[in-house]
Amino acid sequence: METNNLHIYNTLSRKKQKFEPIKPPFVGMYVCGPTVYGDSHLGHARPAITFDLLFRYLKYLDYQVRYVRNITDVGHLENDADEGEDKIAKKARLEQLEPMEIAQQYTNSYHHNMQQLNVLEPSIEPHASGHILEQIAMTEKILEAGFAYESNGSVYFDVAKYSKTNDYGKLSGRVLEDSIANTRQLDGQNEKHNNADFALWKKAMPEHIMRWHSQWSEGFPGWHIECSAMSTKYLGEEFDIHGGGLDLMFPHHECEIAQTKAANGKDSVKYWMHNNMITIDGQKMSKSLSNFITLDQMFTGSHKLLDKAYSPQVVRFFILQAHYRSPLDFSNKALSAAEKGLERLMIGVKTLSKIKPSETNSFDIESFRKKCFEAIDDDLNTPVLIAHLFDGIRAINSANDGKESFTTAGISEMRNLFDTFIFELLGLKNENETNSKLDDNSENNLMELLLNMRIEAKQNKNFALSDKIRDELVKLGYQIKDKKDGFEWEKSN
RNA sequence: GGUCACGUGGCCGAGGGGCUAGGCACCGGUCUGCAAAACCGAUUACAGCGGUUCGAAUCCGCUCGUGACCUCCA
Repeated sequence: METNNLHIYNTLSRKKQKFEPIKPPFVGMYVCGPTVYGDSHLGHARPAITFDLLFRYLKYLDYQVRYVRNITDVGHLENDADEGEDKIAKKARLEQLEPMEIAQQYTNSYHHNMQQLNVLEPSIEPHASGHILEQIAMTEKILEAGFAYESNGSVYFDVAKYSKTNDYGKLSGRVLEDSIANTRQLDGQNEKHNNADFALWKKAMPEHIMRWHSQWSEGFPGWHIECSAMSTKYLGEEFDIHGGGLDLMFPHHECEIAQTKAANGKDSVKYWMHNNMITIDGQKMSKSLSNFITLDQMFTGSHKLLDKAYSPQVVRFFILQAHYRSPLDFSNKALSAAEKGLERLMIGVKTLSKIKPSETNSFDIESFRKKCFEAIDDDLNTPVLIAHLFDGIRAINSANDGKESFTTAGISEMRNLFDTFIFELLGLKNENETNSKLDDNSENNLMELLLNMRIEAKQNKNFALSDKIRDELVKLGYQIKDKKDGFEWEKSN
């Protein structure tokens, strides 16, 4: 086992801090999952992959990790004229389907997309709709503690009162007075004591389909309480890591902090982590701007901004080539650069098994190993990690050309490091290999046959024929590499 | 308007006071019948203007530009 030297950037302190679990060897981790009222898009892929990487690394470090990622299927407020209406309910009426049917449909497609991206399943994936009781119970606790009030069947969190004894805004760096001055007119604003107050329980309007019974009204839980209720239920009153997109920092996470503290009497989260956004032409990709590319569109190329399809692994690699706290701008150029880079990486890994062992190692494997761990330990710096991996690939390619050398032990060490970093931690997989498994043998035999014929043609100086065989195979998606003592071929996408 | 980020070579992206990633593209070379692949090499940077410093892409200030949050969002 590797000694834990992981440092992560904590939004609370605005600093990188050494990661030390509250109760080792256990680690509790909560990440805000998707709202399932639409297809998952590129933006959903980023937190999923970022925290998948963290999950994988923590497990690699031998922690017993419980990773909770919720499904929001209760819906949030609209921002258009349909004020107060539940988003899922709205779509349901339009399509004449049950709200839960829609939630289920999009949950399924989210799961499918995550699987394609090789994102591991979380330990627990709680649904907000399945935890209404817990949310009501937490709201009661907050009422009892005196940090909330009932108003016309709804319950609101009393931000002003809370902030007298607590630091409301400590996560986002926001000043309460500004929030009060700048809050938009939301439905039910006149029921609030204060503009900055937010709902814990909302009385349902007549058009509302999704509703549950409570002592206050027929209604639905407020838009932040689910995460507080479910994280407390599954990870306890104190846990290690809470993650999510940067756009959730305020108000969502700020409200979560306030609610949980009001209910439980203490701060619950030790490390807050936020991934940055994916932009498209420099602008945030989001539902409300309608400039998002769904993952299905990505994988099939069916979007007007896409020159071609990009495979799930290319998307994963593209995301990992930027640091999770930096914005990442989408473009075809960047995607196809990632595609080629990934191919180079994967072919390099294969080349490792072709190297002829030498007496000595000309490449400093130990320092390579160290640099890789330093990169991932430094707040999951995957771009630097990947840069180091490419240095390793270059050494391997050079060795294959006879310009570097590896011993038998050195080769297996390199293989271990690649297995660990590329496949186990970065979670990449070689798509070409898995695709061709089915017809592996016959395909192999055919290729051998054709390429041997090509060698014969070359020996007979029949270059017209040999070039024809090569060119036709290239058209069919194979890459032919001539070697001194024969040939190699790859299936390209 | 308020708050907070950011501006790096043709493109993407790290780094973060002197050592100056990596990928993709382009150019030259080796190899090849020719290619491809691989390897070697070259070129192109830190928005602008000031300041601090022996030294600034890196710190500070200002200007310009871009973005995020303040309202559902990953």
